[in-house]
Amino acid sequence: MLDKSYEPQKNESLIYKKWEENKCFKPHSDFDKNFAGENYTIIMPPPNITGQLHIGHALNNTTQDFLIRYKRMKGYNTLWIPGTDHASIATEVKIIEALKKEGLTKEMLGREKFLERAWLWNDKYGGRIKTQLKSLGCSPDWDRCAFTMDEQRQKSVLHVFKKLYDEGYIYRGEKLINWCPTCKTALSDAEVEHVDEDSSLWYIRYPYEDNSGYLVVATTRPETMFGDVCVAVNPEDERYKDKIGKNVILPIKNKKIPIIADDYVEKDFGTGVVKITPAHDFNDYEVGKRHNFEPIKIMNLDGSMNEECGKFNTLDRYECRKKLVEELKNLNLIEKIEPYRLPKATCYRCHNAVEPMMSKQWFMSMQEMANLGLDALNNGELEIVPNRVEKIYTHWLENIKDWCISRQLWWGHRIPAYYCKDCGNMMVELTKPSKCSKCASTNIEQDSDVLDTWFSSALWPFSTLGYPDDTDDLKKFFPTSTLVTAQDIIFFWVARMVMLSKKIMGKTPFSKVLINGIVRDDEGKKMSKSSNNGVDPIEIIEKYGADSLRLSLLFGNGTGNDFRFSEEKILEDRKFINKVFNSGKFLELVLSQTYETKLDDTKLNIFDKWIYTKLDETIDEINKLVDNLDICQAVNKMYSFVWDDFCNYYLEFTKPYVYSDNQETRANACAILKDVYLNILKLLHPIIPFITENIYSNFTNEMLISQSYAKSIGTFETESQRVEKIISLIQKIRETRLSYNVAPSKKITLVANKNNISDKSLKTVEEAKLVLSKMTNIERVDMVENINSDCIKFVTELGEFYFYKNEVVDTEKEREKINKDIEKIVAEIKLLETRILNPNFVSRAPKELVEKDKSRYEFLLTSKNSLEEKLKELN
RNA sequence: GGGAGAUUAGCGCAGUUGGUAGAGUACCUGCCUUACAAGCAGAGGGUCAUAGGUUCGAGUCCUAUAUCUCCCACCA
Repeated sequence: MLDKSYEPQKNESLIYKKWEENKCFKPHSDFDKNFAGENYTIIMPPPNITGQLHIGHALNNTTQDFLIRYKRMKGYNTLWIPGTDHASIATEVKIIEALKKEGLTKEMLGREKFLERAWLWNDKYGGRIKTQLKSLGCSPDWDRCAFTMDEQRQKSVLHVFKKLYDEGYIYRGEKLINWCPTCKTALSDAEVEHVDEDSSLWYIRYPYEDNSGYLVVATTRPETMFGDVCVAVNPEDERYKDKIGKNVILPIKNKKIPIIADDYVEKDFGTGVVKITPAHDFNDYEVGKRHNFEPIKIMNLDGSMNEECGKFNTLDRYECRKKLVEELKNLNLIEKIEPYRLPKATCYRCHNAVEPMMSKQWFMSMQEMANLGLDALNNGELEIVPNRVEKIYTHWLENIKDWCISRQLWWGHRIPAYYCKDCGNMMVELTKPSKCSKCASTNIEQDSDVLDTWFSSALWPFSTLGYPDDTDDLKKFFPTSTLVTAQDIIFFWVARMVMLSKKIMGKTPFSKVLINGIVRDDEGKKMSKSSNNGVDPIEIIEKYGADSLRLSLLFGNGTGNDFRFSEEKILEDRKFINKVFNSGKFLELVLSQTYETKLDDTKLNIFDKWIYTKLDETIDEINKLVDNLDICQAVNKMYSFVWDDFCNYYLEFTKPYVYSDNQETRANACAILKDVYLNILKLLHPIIPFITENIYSNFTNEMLISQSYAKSIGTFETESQRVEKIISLIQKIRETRLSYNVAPSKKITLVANKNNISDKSLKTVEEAKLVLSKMTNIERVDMVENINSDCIKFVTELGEFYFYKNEVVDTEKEREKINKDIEKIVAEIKLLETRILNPNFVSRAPKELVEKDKSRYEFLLTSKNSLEEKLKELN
């Protein structure tokens, strides 16, 4: 028995348990090695263990679950691999915050104890994420759940690192890198965010060596002048042409530095003179390299100045700036200070300023990798939906620089490089060497750095399948099929997965990438932890059920478009689920009033044939739409099929049969109704799995999740068209009744002219009699020889029909109505005339279209004539 | 500075090869008709941001402009 009303909270967790117990989420091939279905694999973007999932994750995972459930029912050998990400820097920041509340720092704890904390953190939050995914109804294979730091994934990381190191793609060197003085670690370019900030442009006088005046330098960072190695001008700049090669005196330091020429300098900006500080600016680094200057480091890793800065030593860089500018002013070396807005580089995790610093780090050489990534797209091995995102991907790869992969953090994959403390030899090995390969010393220490968290993420498509081991999963499920993810991690993650999969596995890791839009709150702001407008999916699920949330996320949201989340939308969409539930109640009711019989497809009436035709069309369209990853439209199709075709029409059509006095008719009609309804449950299962499973179990002993997808008996063109005509007749009768203000409860007579109606139409009306009386309150259909003025006429696609005037009356209303109708028709006629009277249209437009317009035109003309006649009669 | 997206009914949105503007919700009218008032049946409501262009025909293609949003970026 179904519940009295739809109560999601009652059943969802029980249903989920049942699925899990019956191993419904596992690929068929786990049970049947010879399973013939094509493989369909999705790897879940592993959520960070930093906290809990938000609505954006819910959207992302609902989309994946939709695809997996759909493909599973379509007979594919489906595998969805879940997992979580250790999120090195993000998690470490969180743990440090938590420690701070206890009055602790990570140094006080020490590396080992700190890592213990981190693992505890993972237990807590990783676990919570899994619970959330389960509440949402996600159906990944939990037995294959992966964590970027678990044993197998550590193994993958070690192997890839060593392989790339051995092949020369990974190297160690001292270069200018982005350094976060707050997190005290190196960052990759992708981890730096630019925020516009109000600052100043300082014009500083650098005296010429020969005391012949000043050269004025404009800078946004005066404090870096201690690291200046030269000043640069554009070689074409007439103002300074004769100064090139001369020297200026670097103020305060009183150091002689040369004036050089470099194309990099823009004549029109500032004074056209740039101070060059290679150790603390990326452009300057390049300029310095071109002109063979040794970078001079002037800052410590905590952002304070070093001994190069004389009395400013140990001052924080911003403090130093203040004092330095003061001093320069006193020395009359500041020409002017202009307000200036500049993009400030900040850390994507702690949001504090990032400093370019010279540092010894590990890098991955990216040029060749980037080409692999670009090839994947250009060869058609990879498609990104929506396509416009492909440009973002391409642009990034085309401008890529070597990837700084080492981080001065503790939580992460420790770099497998070992140093001999005696001879300084470096070894990269899978396990710690027992002695130095050069001097045989046993005094060996591992590199203390860990890898960028995105290094392990980049291996996800094959690490989750068991790489480097030669596993069955890897052979069977790699490359995967569809990746569903968000736009903001295209660089961090998607591009790197493509590159490394191609490099390591020789294949593009997935053929399609579906990019979800951003989830916004009901005011249109991006949902994020920092703006504190995030919504916990669990809260919504507890209130409205997981199905309601899922439907709301998938319904009415264009592919890749941003999505505005609101509880109101859930309330609106939830009505659909209620509708599905209630139609199930109806089926239950009628089944209880008859004996059960098998579906006999020789006993289909025209209405049955119509609904099967509609079902067939719907399934076909959904198929195409899902293949194009247009889930929004697919859900739309399901929605209107279920609500409009099935609930509004078919259920009414079939009522005379399921309530028939003839027991056999009843039983047959019920069998058909049941079949159609169960197909609807199959259709909807990927969107709203819980309720459909719940209802399905009420009617069968099987589990819906494991059924094959909806399938129609077939398409019945002629019958279907006849029913379409009946529907338009019904609409016309309803409309006409209403326009004459006939009370809905009043039974009236439908009249047709024997001499003026085709046999076909007559037959159709005959078949529709029962339905018409039920749906339009027509008591009987009169066939008359002659129509007199006691009747009012209306035109339908089945021909002309009439009502008896004395049953509907009210001439004034009628006149109004007719005039209005004529107005409408005339407007449409005019529109059509602009086409069919246009020789260009007739000659150039497709023939079918011209024909269609012409016949429509004829129809409108006769309709208009008959209305005008009627009007005359009234007058 | 560069790039992308958005602009369609009061509201939040859909509209995939150019062919008479769509659903939901709200509002209005009438119905508690034995699945469902979280419902049913109807009605109204749109120069598809603006200006040009291509075309027999443009919400859809092209070119500008405006407003909003996002991404990228080292002009010191």
